[in-house]
Amino acid sequence: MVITRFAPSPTGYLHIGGLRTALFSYLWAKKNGGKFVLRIEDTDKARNSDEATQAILEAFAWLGLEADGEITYQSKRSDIYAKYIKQLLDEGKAYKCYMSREELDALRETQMANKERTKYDGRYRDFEGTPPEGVEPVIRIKAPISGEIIVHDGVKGDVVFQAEDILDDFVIARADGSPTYNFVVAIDDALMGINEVIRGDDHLSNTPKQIVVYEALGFEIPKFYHVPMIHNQQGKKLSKRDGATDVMEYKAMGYLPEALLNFLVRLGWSHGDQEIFSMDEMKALFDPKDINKSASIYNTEKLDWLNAHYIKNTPNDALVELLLDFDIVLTSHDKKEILLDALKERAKTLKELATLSREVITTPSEYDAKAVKKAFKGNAFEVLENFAVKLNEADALHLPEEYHHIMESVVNEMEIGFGKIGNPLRVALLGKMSGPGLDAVMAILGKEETLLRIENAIKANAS
RNA sequence: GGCCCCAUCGUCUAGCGGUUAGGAUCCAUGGUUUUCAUCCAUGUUACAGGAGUUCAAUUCUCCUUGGGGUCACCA
Repeated sequence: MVITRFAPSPTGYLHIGGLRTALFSYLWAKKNGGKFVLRIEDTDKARNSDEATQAILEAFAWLGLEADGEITYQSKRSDIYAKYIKQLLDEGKAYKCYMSREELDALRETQMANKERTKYDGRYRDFEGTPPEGVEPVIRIKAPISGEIIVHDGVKGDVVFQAEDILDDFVIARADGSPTYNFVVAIDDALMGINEVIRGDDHLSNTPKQIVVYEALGFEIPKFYHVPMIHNQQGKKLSKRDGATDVMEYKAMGYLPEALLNFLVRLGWSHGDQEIFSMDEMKALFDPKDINKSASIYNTEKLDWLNAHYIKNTPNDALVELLLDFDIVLTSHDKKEILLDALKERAKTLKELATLSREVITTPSEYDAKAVKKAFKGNAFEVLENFAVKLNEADALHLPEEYHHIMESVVNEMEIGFGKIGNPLRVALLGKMSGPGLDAVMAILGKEETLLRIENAIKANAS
């Protein structure tokens, strides 16, 4: 069974890049009928917070990504790590290093001055004497000093590292006894049965270290997929400084989960020419072998397009619910179907949809000067008044077509073009030159409100 | 700097030795529309450079250049 994982450290909100690897992991597990588990890497007490964990969970919930089973917290697994540290010590695969920080810094400086690569020199690797006083030792693992470490990567292919180039006896437990990242990651992944690791390729150079741990402990090495980074417009790794990297910000901006997910799945991954993927399609079609090798630049133009697409295809009753977050309450509006049908084609975000709705529902308090100049010329007021008279005489009106017929009769009787009534009427009703179809607008407003707005407009602009 | 990764339209990408290098987005133009938007149609724009291998390279190899990542008692 395929078991994948997402293992964030709770230092802040869920990042758009993290979400993408989480999505890939989730999809790959689901496609294989496997499991997708969540592990919180909260070993750095200083930087972690519960709020961050909650934020990640909140984002997952919004997007409909659900982790299988219990959430694992590294902070609760100290005993396990301690056990393996002891095991490695007992087996002679790890050792205590009494080098002080000052000594280590000095060593690094010399190496840098000599333009050598900075690495621990292994001075305590086979130390048998009496340890120096007053130094709490760290524990280092005995890493291979020569030979190759090959990462069989599902995205990059086989990546070969020379042990002498990149490895030294790295620290697996700090002076205070707490284990370090590369050590616990390998243990947790192994113990949790993770056999397919999909993560950012910034971890690729960590992987040899983790392989050292796997091998020292006799664990089976998982399949790795290192997915390329998402870059900002400057071509650098996307970071918090680039703005709008918090997943929940997208909710606030009025993006739909399915749009964001669809956008993200297509960043660095593709399936032929297909652009639109439902969650079910993603689950059926996703395969990490189709992940690109190169980084992609974060650019939201396509996200807007996708979001517009999904808004158009969202049922009105669902939109009514979603608009509640944007202070638009249409729940009991009798013309909400007409309203949303007319507006959802023109909104790129829910926020825009809310604004558009507000512009229709609210009686205009002012009129765009340019629109007034353009629309209220010639006999425009006469046209509007003729229209108002006919509208007033009409029986109960409901459908857009019924309003359209009245417009038509005015146009015919006065022998004018449709623009002669359309433009002034639009400005009268909406206060500006653009907007949804007038038939629909009037049907939404109803006869009384329509008449009121026409009257207001004439009063305000006929001088 | 050492090590590692990467390189097709502005952007997201298809391509897996022989294609007029395809799609999407963006942009422009036209059509539809009483307006705007939607929608439809059309158009502009790409294989980083240089050597090989081959009858044939965007595709395979090497080099150069460019970009990125990573080098902690952080994760």
